[in-house]
Amino acid sequence: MNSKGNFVKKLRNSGLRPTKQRIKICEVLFKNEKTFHFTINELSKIIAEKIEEKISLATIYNTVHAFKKKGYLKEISINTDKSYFDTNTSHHHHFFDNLTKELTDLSNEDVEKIQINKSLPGKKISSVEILVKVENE
Amino acid sequence: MNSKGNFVKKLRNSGLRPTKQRIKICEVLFKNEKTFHFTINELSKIIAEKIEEKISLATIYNTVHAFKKKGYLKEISINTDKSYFDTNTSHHHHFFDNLTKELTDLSNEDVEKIQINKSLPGKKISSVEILVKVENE
DNA sequence: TTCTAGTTTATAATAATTCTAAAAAAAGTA
DNA sequence: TACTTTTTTTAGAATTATTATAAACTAGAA
Ligand SMILES: [Mn+2]
Ligand SMILES: [Mn+2]
Ligand SMILES: [Zn+2]
Ligand SMILES: [Zn+2]
Repeated sequence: MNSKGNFVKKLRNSGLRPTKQRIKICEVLFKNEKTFHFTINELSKIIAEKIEEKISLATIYNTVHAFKKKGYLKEISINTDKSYFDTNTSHHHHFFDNLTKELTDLSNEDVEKIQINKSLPGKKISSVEILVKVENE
Repeated sequence: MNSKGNFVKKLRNSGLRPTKQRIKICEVLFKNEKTFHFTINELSKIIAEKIEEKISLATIYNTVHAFKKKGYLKEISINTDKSYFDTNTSHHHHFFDNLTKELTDLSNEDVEKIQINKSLPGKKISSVEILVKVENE
């Protein structure tokens, strides 16, 4: 279903040239329908394992940021030393386990509608995200 | 109101020795009742300006983290290159302007009650925070 | 005052991220 | 296709935030 042809289309549609490296990264990110969260370092390790050729770290950074800009990836707001990205680009929220550093999706439906009764002059809301930190019971 | 004697008490109460440096940092953080958000670098600049003596960056890091652990400061979850801290330790939420990098408080009362209808096995919720990203209208 | 554990400091180390400039690849053109 | 132009990749350097180290210093107790 998500094969090379689709990746090329996906890239073309968003004005990105379908280079060999970008297609490889697409394979890792989008091949299976299950979405996941990752840091750049984790992604780089997965790529190193799954793909025969190596892709430079700079390219991984560049590509991930390009995908983010195009809306193919989301960046998750957590205050840690590294950035977390998400292949689930739908609007949703997160659990974060500070112990295991694990992120878990919290779907939009699992949260009652959020109503913000304040606004900032001259500004409009671009996103509203909940981060639920969890700890061991 | 918030004078040296109080800082010493505050520090003592939380098992921290009232050293010269920590009291100076307290002055910057807690002297005026108005709370604010800061990065370590901003804090370090404020200290350099307001206080005659210089305090090493390591001490600032250590002290801020000690205060955080003791609950005198909160760390805000935003994915940027630096950590944001908050002298407002009450439960509240934030607006974040990605352009100006400015954080603004969103009080608990400004947000309708958040109801999470999902839980993770063996985990309990330790905090629920909303980050509202804003952009120019 | 003396002793000791806790603290500060300068500095080095680490680690995430970005920058750079040259080489390689892709696209465009004829 | 063959040539030109544009974009991308790459290795490595640079930058920046943060943490670790280890020696000098200090607060507080005895
Ligand atoms: Mn931290
Ligand atoms: Mn980033
Ligand atoms: Zn997610
Ligand atoms: Zn705040």
